[in-house]
Amino acid sequence: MTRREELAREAARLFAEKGYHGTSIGALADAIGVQKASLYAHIAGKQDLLFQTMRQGAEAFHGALDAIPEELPATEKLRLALRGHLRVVAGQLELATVFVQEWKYLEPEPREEILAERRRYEERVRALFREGREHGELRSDLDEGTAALLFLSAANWAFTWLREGADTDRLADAFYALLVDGMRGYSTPG
Amino acid sequence: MTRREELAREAARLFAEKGYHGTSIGALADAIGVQKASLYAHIAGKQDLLFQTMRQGAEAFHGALDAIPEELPATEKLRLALRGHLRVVAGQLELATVFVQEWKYLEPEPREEILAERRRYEERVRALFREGREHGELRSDLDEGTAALLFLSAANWAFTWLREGADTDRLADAFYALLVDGMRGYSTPG
DNA sequence: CTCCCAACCGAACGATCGTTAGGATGGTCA
DNA sequence: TGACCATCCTAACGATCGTTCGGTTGGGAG
Repeated sequence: MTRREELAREAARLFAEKGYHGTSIGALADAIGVQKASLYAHIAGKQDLLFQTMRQGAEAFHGALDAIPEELPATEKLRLALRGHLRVVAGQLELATVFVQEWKYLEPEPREEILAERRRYEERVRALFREGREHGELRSDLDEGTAALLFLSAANWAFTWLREGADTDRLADAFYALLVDGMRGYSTPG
Repeated sequence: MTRREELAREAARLFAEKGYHGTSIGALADAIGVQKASLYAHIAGKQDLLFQTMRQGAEAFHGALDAIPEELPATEKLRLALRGHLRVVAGQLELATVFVQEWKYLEPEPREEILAERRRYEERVRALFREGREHGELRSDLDEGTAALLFLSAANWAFTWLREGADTDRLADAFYALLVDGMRGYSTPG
């Protein structure tokens, strides 16, 4: 692991634990055993460090969606999307935590870039629900906005309770089953 | 509105917008048109100000659950719980935002108190799902932990998208319907 | 051997932080 | 009238912040 990678990892860890404003450059330097002035050989500044972290996060989540085969049924793609999302959260918990929580501390310009990636991600999920409805896999009166919001709520809240080592695929499938089949007693006879 | 209330309101607004560490006592003083030293006639310190805000939040959410009639069916109580939660979020958005996001910046002792209130809230929701399953309103194989987690994900994530003036009752009912009936095409004959 | 350059250092910069001290003001109530 | 008390003030405190500066070090390339 290069110094730069160690720096990025430690920054994500501290940002996740203490928040952006609660993390000082000095504390970050201490964490990797270096004087704080030395960090500026690797980074442009504290803001840029946050921005780079956010970019990593955006890439991780979009990458998970990219890995889903296009030819599958929409509902199956949704199940895999949930699996992929939770896998990113569990596998890169600190990165995911920063991505979800700290974007608001970006300066206006980089914030707009990151928010655009977030919106694109949400739209990709919404498109899957639309596809599922149009192909008859999901109920015809389904509002894809509400459905996507529920899906994304579960996904985006995961960083608060998911822990490394959990069986994320099983958890994702359990969530998926609740979403599509519901909780009502008579909704599934078996 | 007394000075103290104005202070509490403005503190919640700033904590929600800039975060606890991103909000300075000076900025808070500016917001209410006073020198920062003057604030110490009303508060014990910045930490205590955050703590008081969190207490308000906890009270608001528990109060919403308290208002639900005990004798209703569990599923109906769940529907009203979601309504109540979203109503608090929409009606006191800044308070809800701080409650959900800033608890980690509390000192260990007050944090434990607030976290206990959070856990109690989650347990109250979980109990409703358990009751619904045991009374046969919800499927017998329902895992109340997973169900409550999904419910609370939707509830706790609402502060990111809910805005004042929205028809929160309708939104809550839409969420509730998705949760209990599911999204699958054949799950409700129509 | 020399040059270069990434990496790191100690020291200092101006700014801002939360908080305290000590005093002024003005209304309330005995 | 006079004591009090909540409210606000100016000024200052020590601490910490992100960042810059100039200089040192050490290994790889010519």
